[in-house]
Amino acid sequence: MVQNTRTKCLDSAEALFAERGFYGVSLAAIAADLELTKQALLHHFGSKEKLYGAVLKRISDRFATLAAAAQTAATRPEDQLTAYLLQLLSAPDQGVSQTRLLMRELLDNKRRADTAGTWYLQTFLDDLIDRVRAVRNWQDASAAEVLSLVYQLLGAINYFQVSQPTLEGIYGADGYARLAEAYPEQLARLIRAGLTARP
Amino acid sequence: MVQNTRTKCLDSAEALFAERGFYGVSLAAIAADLELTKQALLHHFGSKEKLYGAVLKRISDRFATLAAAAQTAATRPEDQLTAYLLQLLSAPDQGVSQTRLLMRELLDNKRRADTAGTWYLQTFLDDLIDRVRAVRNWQDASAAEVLSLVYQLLGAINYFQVSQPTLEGIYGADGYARLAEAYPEQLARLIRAGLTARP
DNA sequence: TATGCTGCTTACCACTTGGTAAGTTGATCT
DNA sequence: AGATCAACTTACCAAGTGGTAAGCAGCATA
Repeated sequence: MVQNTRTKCLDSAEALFAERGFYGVSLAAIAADLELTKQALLHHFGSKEKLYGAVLKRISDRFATLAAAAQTAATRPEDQLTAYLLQLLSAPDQGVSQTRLLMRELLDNKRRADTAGTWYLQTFLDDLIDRVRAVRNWQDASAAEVLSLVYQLLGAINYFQVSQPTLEGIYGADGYARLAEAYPEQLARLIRAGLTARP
Repeated sequence: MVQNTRTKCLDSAEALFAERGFYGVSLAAIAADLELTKQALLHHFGSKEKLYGAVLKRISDRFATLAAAAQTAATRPEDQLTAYLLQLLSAPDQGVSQTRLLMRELLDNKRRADTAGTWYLQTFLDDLIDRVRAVRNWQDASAAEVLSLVYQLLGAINYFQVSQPTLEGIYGADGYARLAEAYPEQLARLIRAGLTARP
């Protein structure tokens, strides 16, 4: 298969899985989006599970390169961390839809625990832990304490990203726009406050 | 229908929807869990959507009573808020499974935006906003700033709750246990830090 | 010209899905 | 004793599910 076609398949699948979830999307629906037959998809990926796995794999790779690239920003480790997290929030690439898919995976992988869970999160978390540890007064905090902080900040980012439609529903499009504008600054404040409060 | 049977139906449905999502659970699966036929479920609730709606409604009510009951705790507003959020984290009732379901709803309600979104979150958020506003140096913060903080804290709580299986997969059962033990204290620190950092 | 490969398609298949229609059973009311 | 009603059940159904089998067009190699 030409790489281009494969990429198109993954794009469609990623978008649809993110929006409707694994069980909410049929192979036929993805194929229709691609203007192909579902058997073409099966021909390329073997099964629905494997297609989903390929989507997840690609996201995982994306995270890896993102983490590798994000070392050059600022000098002070706390500024580096803040910049990195804000970049995660403002989502340069597929961003939101990617976050939605990963949140779904987080909810579903109880059953598919064998494959996915560790995949992207493990290395990603480890990297973030290192960045927190690089901050002076966190150097000798316990593993659980550091991970707690990391997880709190990730939660603050991902939960907000994932809530966009709901928040727009509640506060209206412009209400959400104001919130989205205020959020990064507020997040930076929380990061600073969280890092300063020594464990 | 005896109230008891209805409750049992809602219990089963809630647990299964939380674990596998709306599209991941069939009426037959819920019925099997209840040792009934799926037609019994349809008889009681009319359709799968309505059953799901009833589950959501019950959760919404649960939140309402929880919020109403949580005024008596401490004297200082920041302590009240902290106690309330920690209670949310440690989840006395169905807790985690409930959070999972709501997280799923957050992801799905783009399409069912008409009904759900506003339901539980609207009043719940409004209540939390009031509690933050009760803290001295947040009284004249903008709506977006207050909501940002509220959402960050909710994210820190819910994202962690939802991640339990994944975290256990990565760090092992006892690794997760240590984390879960450290988390509330660390969350309290973050709340204090977040509230102290004035906008 | 034959061979084999990639990238599809049409034709099926067994199974599951949510939902309808028409009972059946047992308790309560009159 | 008869009627009514809620709480179910069995019997279906059309539509969709993921997946298999087989074939076909086009292109490259031998």
